[in-house]
Amino acid sequence: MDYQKPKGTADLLPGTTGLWEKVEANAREVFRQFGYRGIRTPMFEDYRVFARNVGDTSDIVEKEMYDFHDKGDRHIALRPEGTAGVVRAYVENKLYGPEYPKPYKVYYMGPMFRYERPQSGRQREFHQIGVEALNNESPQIDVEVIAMAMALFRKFGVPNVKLVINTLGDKQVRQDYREALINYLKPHYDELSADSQERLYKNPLRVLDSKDAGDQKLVADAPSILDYLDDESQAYFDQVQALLKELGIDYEIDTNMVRGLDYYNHTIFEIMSDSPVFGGGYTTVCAGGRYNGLISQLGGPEEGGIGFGMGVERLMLLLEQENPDFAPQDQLDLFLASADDQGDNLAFELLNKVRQHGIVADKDYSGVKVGKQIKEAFRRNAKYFAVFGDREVSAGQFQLKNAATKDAVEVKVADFAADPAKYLK
RNA sequence: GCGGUAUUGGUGAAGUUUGGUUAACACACCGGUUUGUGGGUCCGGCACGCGUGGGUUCAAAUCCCACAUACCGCCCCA
Repeated sequence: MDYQKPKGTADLLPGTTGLWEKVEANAREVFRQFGYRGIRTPMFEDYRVFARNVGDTSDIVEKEMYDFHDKGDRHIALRPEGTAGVVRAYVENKLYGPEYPKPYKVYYMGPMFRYERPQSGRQREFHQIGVEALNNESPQIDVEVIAMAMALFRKFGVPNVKLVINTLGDKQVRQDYREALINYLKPHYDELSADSQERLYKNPLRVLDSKDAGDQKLVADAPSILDYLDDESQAYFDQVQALLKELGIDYEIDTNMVRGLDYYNHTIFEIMSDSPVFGGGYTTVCAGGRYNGLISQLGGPEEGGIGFGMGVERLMLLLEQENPDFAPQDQLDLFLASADDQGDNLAFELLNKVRQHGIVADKDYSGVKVGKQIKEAFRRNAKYFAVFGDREVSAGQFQLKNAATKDAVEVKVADFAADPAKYLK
């Protein structure tokens, strides 16, 4: 093997791309219904777009950023997530201007990059389908975004997923809660796991979702962020919940749910699956939340936004396990075989004509024996096949055979070319 | 970034413990199975090489080292 793909990347080959394309097409359809339009931003940005806004102390920036200096000595980072770049584009193009809709709703799909150790469902180059609703602050939009994410999973035929929500409050709430948490955990410092001891001052909220059993026991009695919400944050969270109930969307509240990215506040949510493909426990397939303050941080107006990102690789794993029939089947309407050169020419011409009628058709190009060609028709999953040789050329008609029923009908070449769909039921 | 397991044809793999020269078996594929028609049967073909590079040895897929990649756990996360 002379060359192999870079660590943590994947080749998506025909056979799986059909499924990817169907997922993307379905997502676009749902997004369009909800009034979202596509946006395509660069796959790399100035390092600071992510570093400053995703959060200097987040792991994504500290160790997972796929960054480098280009030939002009610009510090470049491959985008680790979609939101920061979209918000940058939103601000740079002044899409907050009075002539644009508010909220400004966009969706994107494409590769993201994180420099980390690959595992199943976790790569260095991976794909996200995401949306952002920019320049608004309304529980209705929060719930619309959540409802849309849930609608996607329904569309994909994997409804057995769980919606988990939480609120992080505003800046002040987070600060108060952070302090309270540190004060609670400090006396137990020696009982904490080594990882959590480190987290305590850097990002105490992270202690909350530690996998260490001892940590979990301590955390169980820790103060909840819900007790530190101010009236406004509480009211907002209450409204979001009321609207979710109104739409009949089931959810759980997990007050220990946190975010690796610093820009989140108020509503955050995750859609999780406990499908066996992910091993034990729940794995997040879609994560989103509100980020008031991010737009102004990037130089735009003091307005909020909310969005989510869905991990496509994880979705694919889920889909293959939970709804394998979703994958489109490769199928031909018609496959043409030929017995000799005359017939082959006729088959080639006929192929061209039926394709113009929108028929999905192919022929043999190898010139192998007729029997082999017919086997190829089956291999290609053709609904119908036909053999062409000098007999068909001189008679001006041929046998059209149904692969499944083995029925054969004599058809005039000219009639077939005029309206092939009539014969390919 | 830390710890562990693995890597043998197109595919699934046996063989690695006990180094010894036909790398088993199966699937797929290719050719044939007598004139131009069905997924079948039967016959035949298909790794001069065991992730890459070194080393030990009379001899290495098998032992040792390094590197690469994949997977699992941690960190973290989509």
